[in-house]
Amino acid sequence: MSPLPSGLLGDLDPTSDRAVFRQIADQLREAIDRGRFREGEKLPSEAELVDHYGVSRMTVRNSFSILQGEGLVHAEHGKGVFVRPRPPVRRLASDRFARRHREQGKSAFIVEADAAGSHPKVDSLEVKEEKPSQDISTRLGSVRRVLARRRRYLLDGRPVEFATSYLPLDIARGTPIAEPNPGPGGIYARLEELGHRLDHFEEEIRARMPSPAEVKTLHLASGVPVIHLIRTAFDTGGRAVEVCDTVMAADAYVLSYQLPAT
Amino acid sequence: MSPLPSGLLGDLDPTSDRAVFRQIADQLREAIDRGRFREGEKLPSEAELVDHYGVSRMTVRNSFSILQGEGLVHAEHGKGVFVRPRPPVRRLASDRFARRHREQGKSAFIVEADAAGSHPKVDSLEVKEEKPSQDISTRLGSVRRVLARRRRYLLDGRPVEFATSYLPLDIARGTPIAEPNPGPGGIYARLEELGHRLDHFEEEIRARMPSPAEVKTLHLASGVPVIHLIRTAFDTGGRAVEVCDTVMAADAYVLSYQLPAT
DNA sequence: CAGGCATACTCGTATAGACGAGTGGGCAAG
DNA sequence: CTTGCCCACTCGTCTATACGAGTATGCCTG
Repeated sequence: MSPLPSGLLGDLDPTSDRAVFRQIADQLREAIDRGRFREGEKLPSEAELVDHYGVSRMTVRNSFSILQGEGLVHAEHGKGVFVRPRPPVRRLASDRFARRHREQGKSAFIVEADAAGSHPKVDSLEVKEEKPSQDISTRLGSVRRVLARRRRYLLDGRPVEFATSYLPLDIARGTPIAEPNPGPGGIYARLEELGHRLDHFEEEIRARMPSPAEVKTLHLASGVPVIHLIRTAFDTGGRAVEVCDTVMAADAYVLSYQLPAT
Repeated sequence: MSPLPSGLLGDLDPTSDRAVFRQIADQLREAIDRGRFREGEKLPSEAELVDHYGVSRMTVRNSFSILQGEGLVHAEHGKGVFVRPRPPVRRLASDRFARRHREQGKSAFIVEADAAGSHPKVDSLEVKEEKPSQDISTRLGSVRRVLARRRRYLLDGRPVEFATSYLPLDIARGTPIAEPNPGPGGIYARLEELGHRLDHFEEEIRARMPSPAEVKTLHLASGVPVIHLIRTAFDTGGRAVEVCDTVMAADAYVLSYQLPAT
């Protein structure tokens, strides 16, 4: 195994209070930030860093685990540790549910992704009646049973978002909303046809680390948070007619809102 | 050292493909989710888990590091590992910059926190002229120099948010905006007095893991992401008159937006 | 030439041990 | 009683070693 090119990474400072594995992580982070390692590029192997710094393997692995936690790198078994590429982000504008966008036959997700040159896909479609959680029930005005529409969105094969819509059963049962494909304009178009003219939406946004189930569903690398968005749709009568609970891979999204100054 | 109460945590499954440290993390996570360990409560010590499961200490530590990465627990040197309490969250409504909220003498942050019974504080105040980053310059319409206003917000002694406002120098220089305390209603009130009547705001929201500097500034525990919000204020002439770059501790915030359905 | 296997290199998991440093309680000296 | 020290317990850091499992490459065999 050949040694690292000199100058690529510095030396350790034995007089420093900073732990050795942190110093190594600092040097790797800086090298990445400075572009010495580019996106997708392989970092030196554990063995190479062991030789370079004269430390044990666990110390090097400790450094890598810091960078993984920061979302900077990811390890591939049998291959190496790589600088995590920044995936293309999907921009969600606050007017994406405006009535004028609701005329096409295809869903907003498909239209938008096609326009951006990506290959969109929707899978894990599930539509069923169920008992809502306390939180969902409250948001919908204490309903006992709801129609739940679950689906997962993928871009170019990568899962980016998992969403569940909840609708009061008295609104949705027996309508196209209860079908896997609700038709052109989506469920919001159907709700308006059913007499629930939409007035406004409320969106709540949180960010947190994913649960193990979310890591699995969204194929999340370590160090990638999720954005948790809960949208409630209100009709002109002030009734909450839908709650949509969405979990998004945070590295795949930028949310954009336009707000009046009045 | 007395053994753990039996039944608190299960046994390992040696036939499972799942790594031992993951099985231990799973059991601890489940115990936390089920409320067997409450918020702020101490988990069994590393030594106790070593005895209970008959594994080495590094394996137990590995389990803890998983839970730390998920933001579920945090370790305190010399004390133990504790279930991370969910701090009270601050709710940011989308109308928080509406003109009607701009009449009071105190800043929105102070007013809001007082109302919630928290003890707010603002520190690290810095106001200076500087050369903007490429991104900030673009957002402000290719200005060469800006006034930067930096401040950190704390609730009950805990830093929760770090924000920098950038304003074109030709607007802000020599005005109260360039003073540490811009006066009642904040800089938006001053901008309007200067003839820049505000028309609308654009907000961009991202979530990601914090940089080491952000960890330090916001005293973030590991496993806590940040919400990165960039707000641009436009006057009625369509000019971008301010860009505010805000980094928030994600576990301290819920953002809330109200959107028209039209 | 095509296919399969050996091999070297990669990271993943786990053990055992050592010392350091922060915390808190109890005991002993004043 | 108060002060200060010691000690037990906690997590933090680091070493050394071992084996497993995924990947890629090149050589050998058919």
